[in-house]
Amino acid sequence: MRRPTIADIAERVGVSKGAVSFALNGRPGVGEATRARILQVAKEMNWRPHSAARALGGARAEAVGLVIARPASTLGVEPFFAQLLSGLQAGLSAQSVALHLLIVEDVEAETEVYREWASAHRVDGFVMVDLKVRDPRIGVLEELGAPAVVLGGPGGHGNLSSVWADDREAMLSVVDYLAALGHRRIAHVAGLPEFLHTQRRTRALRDRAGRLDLEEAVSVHTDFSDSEGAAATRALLSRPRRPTAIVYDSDVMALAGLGVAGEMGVKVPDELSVVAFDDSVLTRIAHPAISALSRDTFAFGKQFAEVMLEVVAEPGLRRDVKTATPRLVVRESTAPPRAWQDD
Amino acid sequence: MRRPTIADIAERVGVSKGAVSFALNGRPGVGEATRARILQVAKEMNWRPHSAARALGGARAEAVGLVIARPASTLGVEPFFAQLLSGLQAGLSAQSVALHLLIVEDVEAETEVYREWASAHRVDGFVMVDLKVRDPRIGVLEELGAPAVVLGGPGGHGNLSSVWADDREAMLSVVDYLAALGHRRIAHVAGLPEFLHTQRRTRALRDRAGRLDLEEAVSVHTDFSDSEGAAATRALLSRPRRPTAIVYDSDVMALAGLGVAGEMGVKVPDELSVVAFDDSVLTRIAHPAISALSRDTFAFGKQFAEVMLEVVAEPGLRRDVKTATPRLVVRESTAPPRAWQDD
DNA sequence: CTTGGATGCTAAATCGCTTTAGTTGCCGGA
DNA sequence: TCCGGCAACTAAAGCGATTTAGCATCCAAG
Repeated sequence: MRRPTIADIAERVGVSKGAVSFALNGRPGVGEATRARILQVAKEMNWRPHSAARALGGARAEAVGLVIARPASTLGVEPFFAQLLSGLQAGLSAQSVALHLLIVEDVEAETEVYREWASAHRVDGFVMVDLKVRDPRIGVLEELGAPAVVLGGPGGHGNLSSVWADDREAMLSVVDYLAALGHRRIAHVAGLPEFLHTQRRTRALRDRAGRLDLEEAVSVHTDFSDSEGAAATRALLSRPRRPTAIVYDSDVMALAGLGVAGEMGVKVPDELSVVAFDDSVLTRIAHPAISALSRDTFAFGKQFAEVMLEVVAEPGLRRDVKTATPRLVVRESTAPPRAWQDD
Repeated sequence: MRRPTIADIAERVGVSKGAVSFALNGRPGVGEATRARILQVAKEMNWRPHSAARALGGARAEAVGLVIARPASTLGVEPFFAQLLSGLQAGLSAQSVALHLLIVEDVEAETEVYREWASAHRVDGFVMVDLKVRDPRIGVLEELGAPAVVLGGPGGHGNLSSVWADDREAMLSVVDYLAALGHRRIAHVAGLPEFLHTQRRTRALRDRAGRLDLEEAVSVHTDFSDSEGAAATRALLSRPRRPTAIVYDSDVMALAGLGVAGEMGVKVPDELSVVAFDDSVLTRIAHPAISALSRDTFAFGKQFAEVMLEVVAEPGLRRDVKTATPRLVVRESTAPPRAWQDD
């Protein structure tokens, strides 16, 4: 037996398709008695709307799109991302909005998918992550006119809405903390230089280091992987005058760095202090536990979802939401440098 | 300027819509010259297919559905799930198939979503996780006739395809290992009793314990959360004759159990051996590192995706794929029980 | 010189639903 | 009594593609 359509219902009840459509969508145009009868028959026949047919008419897709240009494996590896995703889902599913997810090779493919999904009205809006410096996706999303919310900012997201945390402020607090402990050679194992948040953090470190007149404050770039995090750590610790503190742009890299320090016989926190951007179970159970910039990532995702839903509900709305600045949670991986100058 | 449709292209080229459709889909019915002209104009006009319109005609949705009846937070907390999801994505995105994801309250809502998505042809197939004993979703998916692949088995998945690992075999290997170390009181902090894999593991433990004539082999049930895992551990360790080894049904719970043991002054592995089902970075960096049943979850997800794509490509196909049995990786959390009988 | 079958194309139906423009019938007010 | 207006409903036109039936045209075989 074929899927019932409104035509079937109409025939059975003895009214027109239009009447059935009105009744099923709770809009005026049918009498109460007829409406009740239609609803009952629809239920009996086990009718369900055909979203494609609706979409053709321009209705909501009840889904938002998330396209990610990263190796798939990072999704499972990065607690931050996993947490974010679950928060996002939590917020969206409260309104029964699905997440349409696709992983692609690069940013070009990503924008192409934006065009496809937008023009096919497959999703009601887009979630954009990994905001880059002069990000080409911004222009595309603006041009498409589809509701979109950018993770990252402030700035760099054109006319699109965005949700962000203050990376600069967070980095400053870490540098101040380390400087107060007596550190004067601080290194920063950063992410990809094209990421806006990497740039903001790098700048913040440099600015504050200048003001505090620190001896050294380098940022080295990685691809966020644990292997590059480890390699960067190895290189930093092999320097003749090695840093006494390293700030990592993710918990995964901090953990890798901790491992390298152990291998090289560099004691944490006595000879090296370690701080991680992004907090998670990883930093908590590491040994020693890693001091980290912490925020409620799940809540962050949820908040993001709420902004997304608002923007979808009211196209043209532009929101620019600053969320709580990550707060430094001090654990066992940070301490005053052992030797005051040389090691 | 409106989105161009094939009608626009047809008009511009001076042919019929049908010809345009043929040309764009690479099927016979148009001459080479015309085809080339049409493709060129389509490109110029920046045309893209409207998936909703295609879907109305019964075409592929290029997406598979995943509906999860769990609290959203577990997605971010369980490394297994995160890894699985990323593997799944990796496999699907290789064919540009998106994942349509929704979290719901309970299994009833889940089946309702199956009905909606299936009848609206929103997705080409379903991924079903968390297989339960006498799972009501199986019947629904069979009835809907939509391609579906079940994570879990063997058995319990009706006529649907499935991908699974041998939980029984895995549990047996753990029990054998612990017994060989000299353990005679083994506890099992299990998951929800309605999960099929929980049942299989529980049975395996009981069976082998009987054959090995162990003194004790209890399974206690939890909801997989770290808090219930901790509570269960506390209860087990408070018994007058407490177990000398505990097998946890997840890495998250094992980690929680490790914490409880520490609090209670029970030394691991001297006074208590700990084994985790599911391996991840958590078990590796825990202190002591936790012996765990390990498998490549990312690869598992990828394999799952491949089966899914096969089943979608050839409806009616039924695949029942057994993947590699998780192998016990011995780390620091297991050792012979310190005192031979009492502690 | 005719016939048959490709080939290249068009016109129109179809998918399931929404929406607009009518149409009918009834009621109340002048 | 007649008209205006409203409520209830119908018919039909899209929405953007696919697909089928059919129509010329042309070429080759008989």
